[in-house]
Amino acid sequence: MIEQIISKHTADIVNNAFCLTIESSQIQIQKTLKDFEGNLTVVVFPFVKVAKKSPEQTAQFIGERLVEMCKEVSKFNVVKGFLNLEIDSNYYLEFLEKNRKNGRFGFVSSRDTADADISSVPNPIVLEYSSPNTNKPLHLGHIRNNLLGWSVAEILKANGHIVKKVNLVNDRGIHICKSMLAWQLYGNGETPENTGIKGDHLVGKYYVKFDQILKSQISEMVANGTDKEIAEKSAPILLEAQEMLRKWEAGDEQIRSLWEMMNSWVYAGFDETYKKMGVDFDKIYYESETYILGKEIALKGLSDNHLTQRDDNSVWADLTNEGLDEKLLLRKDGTSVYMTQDLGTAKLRHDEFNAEKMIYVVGNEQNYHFDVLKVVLRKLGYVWAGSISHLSYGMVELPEGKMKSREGTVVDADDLIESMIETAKKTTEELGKIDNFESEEANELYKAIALGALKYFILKVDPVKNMLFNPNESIDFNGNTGSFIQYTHARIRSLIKRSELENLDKKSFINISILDKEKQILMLLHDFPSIVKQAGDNYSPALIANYAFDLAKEFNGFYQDIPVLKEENQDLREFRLALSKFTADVLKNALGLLGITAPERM
RNA sequence: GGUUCCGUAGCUCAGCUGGAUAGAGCAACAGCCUUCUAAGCUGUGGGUCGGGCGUUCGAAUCGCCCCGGAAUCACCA
Repeated sequence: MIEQIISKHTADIVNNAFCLTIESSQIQIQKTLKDFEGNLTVVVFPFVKVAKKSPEQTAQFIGERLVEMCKEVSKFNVVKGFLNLEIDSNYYLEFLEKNRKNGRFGFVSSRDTADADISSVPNPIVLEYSSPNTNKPLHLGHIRNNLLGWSVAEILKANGHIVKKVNLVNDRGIHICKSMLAWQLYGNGETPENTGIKGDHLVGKYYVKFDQILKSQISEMVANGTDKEIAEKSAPILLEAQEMLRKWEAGDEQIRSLWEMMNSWVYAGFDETYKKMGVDFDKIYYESETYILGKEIALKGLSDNHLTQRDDNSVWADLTNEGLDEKLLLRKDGTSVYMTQDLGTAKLRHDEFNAEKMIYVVGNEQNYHFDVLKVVLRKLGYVWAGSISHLSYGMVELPEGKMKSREGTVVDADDLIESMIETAKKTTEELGKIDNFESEEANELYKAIALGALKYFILKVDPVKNMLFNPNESIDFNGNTGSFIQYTHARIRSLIKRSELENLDKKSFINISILDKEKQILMLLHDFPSIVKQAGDNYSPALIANYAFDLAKEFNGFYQDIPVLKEENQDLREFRLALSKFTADVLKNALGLLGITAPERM
């Protein structure tokens, strides 16, 4: 990497001249701002004091020596304490030579496990995402979760990790009983088959129905003089749902088979949505199978004196020394709570995969939960507690505020995807560029464009931030969008195809003089591996997304006016085609990390 | 009330391990379709980086204090 070469030389120069012991990693190097001449800039302010010279003189001094010592630096200029270096074109040309045939540029090469020592194979990273409830269909918030989870998994893989994607389905509890009960009472035997309604939507319909009935019962009770709070707790339909949950836990056969049937509808629906979004899992856990876990952990913690028991027999973790509150782990009747289950599933997962790291993609409303989870695990003596990280993401908000399922302001995932595809189709047809496509191919394209726009829209935003979605303004296909990057990629592919030079890769371009703008594109390409690394370290697909847009924009803006195919200098023409091809490959790789397909034509 | 997160152009967002004149897209305005593909390109206008104080040669970026907004503080999951 050019930055490392320069910082090493700079450190040598400075250390020799001023008797210092600066590490090369401490040298500040940045890209030169567009308005100045040069490609990279060394910030010399930090040495000014010891140099006992002005910033300009110090920079001049270092610059002169860098040009001498370092063949990659061809020229320099000084502005205040900024030493602007011009990097020799040959460096970038060589970089292009070396990498243009590497279809997986930016990705850590897959490990050769055949001859590798077994102990050198890394333990997997277990990444949990999605984790839906089975009582209603997925909405826009779930989309953010799913896309983030899937993309982060891809980014980690690109960085050489083995990743296991897991999903913990919340298939039991009062919420699904509500749907079951409402269906039992008002369903008239409706099924996905006889209604044509997608399974998760059908079950969701009865969840809404339950809520309506509950509300009307409550207001009726209040009208008859019952206190509102009491009514909310004792409405008949609610009591019935709670009774249903008790029966479920007791293993009542009828309830269990109803539960299985309705859950199976939901799973079929979810699978369809997952497939459409392009996400998948290596393993699915069901809470009905894991909700008992964790109890032994709590009991062991109690006997090891890490936990305390109160007079009513409930078991608590005292976290006040860690700045947190006390946390209940076992109720007085010995049953476990959410936290207890999560302790259990964490241990299960850690043991099962021998995980190096466990990442949970869960909304930021559970930040506190995960703080507690880690602290409790550490308190109980599990050294791997530190390997847990919570990939917390902000809510998707609507202009009116939070999405509320009860108020019907949720943006349904399936509806949104469908309408995106519809718009993509309409827009594409209007542009009329693909009239020669087979209908199958065209449909694939509409999907790729629609999903590309949606995924980019979601992923380009920093995960920690809440983001806004305005349903009235449909997601754009122009500007800073996935479609623009897809478009740029397709344009380049078409250019290459037109040139019929796909396989001309042996040529060396040394000694071609390249334009400054082309050098900027090369610098961006050059940065891709470190962007992938950074995105992995920060669990942030947003870094990749914004990078891909910058690259696409840079390329598109420049080559718009440069007739690549008409270039008369054959060497230059081939260089530009090679650069274009490399750019297309990197765009495709970047899009791939976001789960966005890069069509060859559009 | 305690804790955590967020606040950058009219709108949606980048930039944050301190560096030069804070950037994109949308929206507005003015141009550009014999070229690889106008889902595009070029240009113009638009900012007390929520406010204040501090650290520093230098602060959108770090620290403290305010002001706004969100989440959370359940024997719900």
